[in-house]
Amino acid sequence: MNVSEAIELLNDKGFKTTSRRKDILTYFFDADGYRTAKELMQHMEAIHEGISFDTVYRNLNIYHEIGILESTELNGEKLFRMNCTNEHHHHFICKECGKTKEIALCPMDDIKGTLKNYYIEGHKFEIYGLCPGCLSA
Amino acid sequence: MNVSEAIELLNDKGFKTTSRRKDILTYFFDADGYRTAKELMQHMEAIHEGISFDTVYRNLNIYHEIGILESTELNGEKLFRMNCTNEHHHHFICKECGKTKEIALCPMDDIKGTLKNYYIEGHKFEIYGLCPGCLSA
DNA sequence: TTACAAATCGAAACCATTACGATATGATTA
DNA sequence: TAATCATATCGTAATGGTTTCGATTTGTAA
Repeated sequence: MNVSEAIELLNDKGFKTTSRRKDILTYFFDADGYRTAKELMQHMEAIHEGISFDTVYRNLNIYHEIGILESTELNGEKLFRMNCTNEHHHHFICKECGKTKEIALCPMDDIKGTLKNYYIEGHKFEIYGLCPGCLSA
Repeated sequence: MNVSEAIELLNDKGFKTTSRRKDILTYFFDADGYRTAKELMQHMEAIHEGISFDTVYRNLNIYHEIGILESTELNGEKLFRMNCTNEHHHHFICKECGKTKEIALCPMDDIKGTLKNYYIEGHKFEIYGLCPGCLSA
């Protein structure tokens, strides 16, 4: 998803377009990987002096709710990235730079049969490590 | 792992055996599934009036470090359970009662080939939902 | 350009977890 | 068994990430 698609979705849902919202979207579009609220906050403080936690966290949650961002949780901290918008898939996540690599294979396909009588609400499959770039650096 | 095996391991590592430590182990042995620090705290307060956060969290971390407990993270909270001590495997986790079902299949076996040049540090695969017991209740 | 709902600010509150000085206790040794 | 001492625990304060709130500002529809 790119920035203008995200703004369009934001408007469709009845949210206003503000400079802070645009800058948050641009940040994640450029990031191309997972980022923490803290990292976003630091970036935003540089261009909007005095920006509040409220603004950052509220917008992260809105973006996640309406599908602009996807999120995961690592070491007690939430991470966000632009939504991939394509087929169901999983991610390798670089612990150094946050960049991701899509994993097309979903283990659920092979497992559903072994969970008869269970209600499956969701699943999480993620691989952590270092990407080739960070590995050579 | 049962309580006496856990106590033996604790002693081998040079830790002392206290009534609190034994009661924590018994709690997890009986629980047969994931529990939060809060749930443990509530249980412990009933049998050791005035028990401190320090005691609960410190022992959870010690138990996790030496492999008595395994842990995961859900909604910003850590969950702990007795270590299964057998082959590498994953879990279905019941969101209602915390009970788990082992999933023998590990998706990493099929995926390692697609991550040449990546350093793989770890992975997480978990399935969430309701177990048959909670489903019928 | 007005009007008003929605967004933002600044700061406090919240929740899970960690840390710390003082005291108590398990286990080793005499 | 009693003395010793490192370790465990208590009571409480601090921390880190996140959420919430009243007051003010700002998009946007009329």
